[in-house]
Amino acid sequence: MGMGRPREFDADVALDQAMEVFWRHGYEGATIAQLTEAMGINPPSLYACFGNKEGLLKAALNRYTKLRGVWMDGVVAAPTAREVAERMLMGIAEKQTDPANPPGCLLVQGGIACGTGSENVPFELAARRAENEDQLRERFVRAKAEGDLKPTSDPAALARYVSAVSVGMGVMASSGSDREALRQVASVAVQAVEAQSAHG
Amino acid sequence: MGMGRPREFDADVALDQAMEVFWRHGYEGATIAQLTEAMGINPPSLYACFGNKEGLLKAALNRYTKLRGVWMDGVVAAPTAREVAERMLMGIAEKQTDPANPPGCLLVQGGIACGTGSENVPFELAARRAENEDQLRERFVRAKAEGDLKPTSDPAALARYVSAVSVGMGVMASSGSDREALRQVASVAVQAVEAQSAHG
DNA sequence: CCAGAATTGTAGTGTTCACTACAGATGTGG
DNA sequence: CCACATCTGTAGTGAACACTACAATTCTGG
Repeated sequence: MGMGRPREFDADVALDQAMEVFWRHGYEGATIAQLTEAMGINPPSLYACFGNKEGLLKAALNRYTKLRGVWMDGVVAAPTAREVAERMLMGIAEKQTDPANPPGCLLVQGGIACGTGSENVPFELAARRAENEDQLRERFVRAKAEGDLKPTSDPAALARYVSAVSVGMGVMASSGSDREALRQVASVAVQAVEAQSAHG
Repeated sequence: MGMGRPREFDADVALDQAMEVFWRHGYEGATIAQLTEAMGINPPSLYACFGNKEGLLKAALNRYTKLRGVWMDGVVAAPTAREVAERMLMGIAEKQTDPANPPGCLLVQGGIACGTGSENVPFELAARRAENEDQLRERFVRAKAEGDLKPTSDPAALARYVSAVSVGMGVMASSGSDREALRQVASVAVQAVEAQSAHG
C-alpha cells in the first residue's frame, strides 16, 4: 500500500508565517484567507495538516514556546536573581521591538479576550505564559536557598511580578512604545528585585 | 416643526451594558446581537444613537475613562510618590478582581490586536491608557520637585513603569489570577518606586 | 504498471457578521 | 388636528467568515 502524495510545503516554515499573522492580528482578527496566503498554501492543505484554525494556533504556539524556552534557559542561567530579572526584562525590551517580528509578544497579542466559540484561546495563551513564570519561580526559589534573595522574600511573588511586567511591556510595544521606553520600564522594574536581594 | 419621537432608553444605562460586553469579549469578539440584547434595544436604535460599532465603543470608553479619571484624582492625591504607586496598584488589584465587573481592565480587554478594518481600535485604547500615564507622570514630576523622589529619578520612566505593571495585572486578572496574586505583584512593584524615593 | 493512499487546487457550502430599508408609532410646533 | 421629525420593531441586505466536496495529481508497495 502506498503512502500517498507527499506534502509539498514545509510545515515549520508555514507555521512561522502563520505565527506572524496571529501575532499581528490576534486569533480572531486573523482570517483563514490571510493565513493561507501567508503560508503559501490553500485551505484544504491547512485543514489536512492542522485540523482547524485553533489547531493551527496551537501548533504555532508550540513552535513559539519551544524557541522561547531555549532563550529562557539562558535567562535563568544568570548568576543572581537580580541579573535574571535584568536579562529577562532587557531581553524582552529588545525582542518585543525587533523589526523582524510584529511588536509585542505572541502570547499576549494572540488574544486576551475572545468571542463566543473561542473562549479557551485566552486560557491557552495564559497556560503558555505560566510556563515561563514557573521557570522564573524555580530560579528564584534557588536564589533564596542560596542566600542570594532575602530570607523574607517570596520567590513566587517575584516570579509573578516579573511575568506581569513582561506582559505589560508587550502591550506597550504593540501600541507603539519604542525600545528605549521599554528599556526604561525594565530598568525601573529590576529595582524591585534588587530590593529583595541580600546585599553584600 | 416637531422634535420627533423621544428616545425610549437611557443612553448611559445602555452604555454601561455595552461596556460590560466589550470588556468581556473584546471589540471584535462582541457582536451587535450581544450588544443590542444587553442594552435592551434593537439595532436601528443603536445605529441612530452611536453611528456604528466603533462609535459605540468610543462612547463606552468615554464613560469608562470619566469614572476612572475621578478615581485617579484620588490616587494622585496621595502625599508621596510611593503612596501614589501603592494606592494605584493596590486599588487596581481590587478593581480588576471586583465580581461586579468582568475581570481585568476594559482598556486592555477591549482589544490589543485587531483584524483588518479595526486596526485603530488598539490605538484608541492605548490613547486612553496614555491619559492615565500622563496623570502619573505629572504627579511624579511634582514629587521630584518636592524632594520626595531622588534628584536622579526619572518621573516619566516611573509613570511608564507603573502603567505597564497595571496593564500586566489586568491581563493576569482576565486569565484567572485572584486578588491575592495581584496584591503580591503590586506589593513587589511598589518597591521599585520606593527605591527611587528620597529616604528620611 | 497497477492499486491504494494521501495531498493539491478549484469552487463552493451554510452560517454569521455589521448594518439598513421600511413602515408604523410617538412626540412637537403651528 | 395636521405637517413634520425622530424613534422603534420587523425583517431583511450583501459581504465575509470558517470550513469542505470533489476530482485531478503524485507518491509508495507489490
